[in-house]
Amino acid sequence: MFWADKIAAEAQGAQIVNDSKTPSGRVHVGSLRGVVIHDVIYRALKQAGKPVKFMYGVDDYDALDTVPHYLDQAKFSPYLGEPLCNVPSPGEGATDYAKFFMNEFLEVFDYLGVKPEIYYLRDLYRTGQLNGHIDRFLQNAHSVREAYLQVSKAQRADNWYPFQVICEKCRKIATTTVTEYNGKEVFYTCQPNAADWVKGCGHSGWISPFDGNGKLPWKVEWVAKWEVVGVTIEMAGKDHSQKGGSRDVANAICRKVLDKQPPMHSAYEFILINGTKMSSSKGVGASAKEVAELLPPELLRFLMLRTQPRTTINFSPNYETITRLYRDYDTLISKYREQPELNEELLPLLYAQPDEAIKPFQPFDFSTLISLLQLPHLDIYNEIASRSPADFNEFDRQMAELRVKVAQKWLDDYADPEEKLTLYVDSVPDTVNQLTPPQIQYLEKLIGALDTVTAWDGETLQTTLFAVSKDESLEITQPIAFQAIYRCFMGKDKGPKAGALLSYLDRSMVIQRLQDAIAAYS
RNA sequence: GGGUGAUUAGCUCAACGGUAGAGCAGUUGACUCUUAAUCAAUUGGUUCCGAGUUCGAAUCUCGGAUUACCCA
Repeated sequence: MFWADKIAAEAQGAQIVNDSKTPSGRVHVGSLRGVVIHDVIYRALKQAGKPVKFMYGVDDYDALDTVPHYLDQAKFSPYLGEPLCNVPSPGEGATDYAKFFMNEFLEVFDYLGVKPEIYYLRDLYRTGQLNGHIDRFLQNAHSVREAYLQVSKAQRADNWYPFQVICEKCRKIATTTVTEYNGKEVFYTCQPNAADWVKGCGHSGWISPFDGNGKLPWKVEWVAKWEVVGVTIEMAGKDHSQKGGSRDVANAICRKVLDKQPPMHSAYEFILINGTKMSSSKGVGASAKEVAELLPPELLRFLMLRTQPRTTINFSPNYETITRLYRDYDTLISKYREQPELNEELLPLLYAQPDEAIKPFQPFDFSTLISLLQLPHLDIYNEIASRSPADFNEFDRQMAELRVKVAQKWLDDYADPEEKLTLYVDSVPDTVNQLTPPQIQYLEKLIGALDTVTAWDGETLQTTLFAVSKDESLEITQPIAFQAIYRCFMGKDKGPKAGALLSYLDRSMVIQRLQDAIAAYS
């Protein structure tokens, strides 16, 4: 059974799927895995006919703890330690820092067809929705301390309270500690030596902990959020899911203080971006936005959901990975097109759709497009038309054209030189040394045929190549014959349509090259 | 130093106590134009290693290895 359907099958009663994110900067493609996983669980529950909601929390009361390298350090470092929603926006179109980066993230949501109900922690705090829980955790600070100690072996002082006030003087939230609570107000101190990355101002005083004056520490806040939102299912990345890790602590607090079972949980692995080919050297990176610009939404979703959450996804935007992704997708879409009935095997395809329904089409092979796009002077759309079956319809054509864009972008921004087609125009490639005696004979025959061929165009040349390979005096198979051509002109054993390739070169040059190759052999 | 997950065919992954599968790659064959693309057939696995539980283990338990991550 598909992993998400297993989760859906086990769920009893109404479900609320929740995920959250601290909008501290640009979003890496790895964060999308959690988004897609939660969305797929949500859809699987819907598919199973169970009542379900999908919520997404923005943890914008968290402190700014580092200034990302792509922002002005001098401008933003004074805000270190302040809640993200109180830091100014680094760009146009947003009221604050948290909204700015969250908006970027939401664009990706939109692109992927992920439609959770978004809520902001600042609203939960400021409207007082968390007041009850704040009081409860402050009253039960001793239990919270015990949970920290037992689960993560973190020792807290006896007068430590699970709350952080926004300092009235310096506006920082990361620097304050609470040491007393009288049921209405807390006593806090803004610690000058709070952390090595931020200093408090030293102010202290009594203040109400309610209505947005401060926040619960993250692990405690998590529990409060579950309660207020009513969360029943929430996965977490492997980093948070360790034994004694943050999720473990939150679970313990939930049981100990609230005496309730925490939501269903399981860990998911990361997405690794292989190699150093991306990012710095070529100016392309692995931000969610950049990957989204390369892959269409259904493929991006497909990439993240076809592998079980526990397995690491190794994504590299190289030829092999990307063509395999398309091929696997095409296998499913073709099956669905032949028989448009959902079965177990096709559920990943359904969940990969940014929309609710699958629109079947005849896929045009992606690796073929990559190869065609590298042939100069070729009208790609004519080529698609001539290579398509008779019942290739308008929608099929549109989908193929979208793929042309992806293939072109891949070639421009991601393809390695060895993954690209290179014509050896000025020099003879080393691969001529690998030519075999039958191939040499083939090339010798070919010189004669090319010398007399009447028209120098792709079709004629292709026919000639075939005709010569069929010469009865030669002991050669077609693939081996073509291999000889590629070895002479491309430095490879395989290549695209050889006739078209040669037609872009001068006849004299082609013949000269063949002679050179033969000469190199003898 | 302590902990958690992962490890299955060359590659990417399924199977989750009941005969280890798929796609791709590979191999073989076919094809005078689909030649990085087609069709057909086919090779390939002590399920990381070692013990244990069981009638039966890829699957459960305990060691060890490798690897990723978390904590110190």
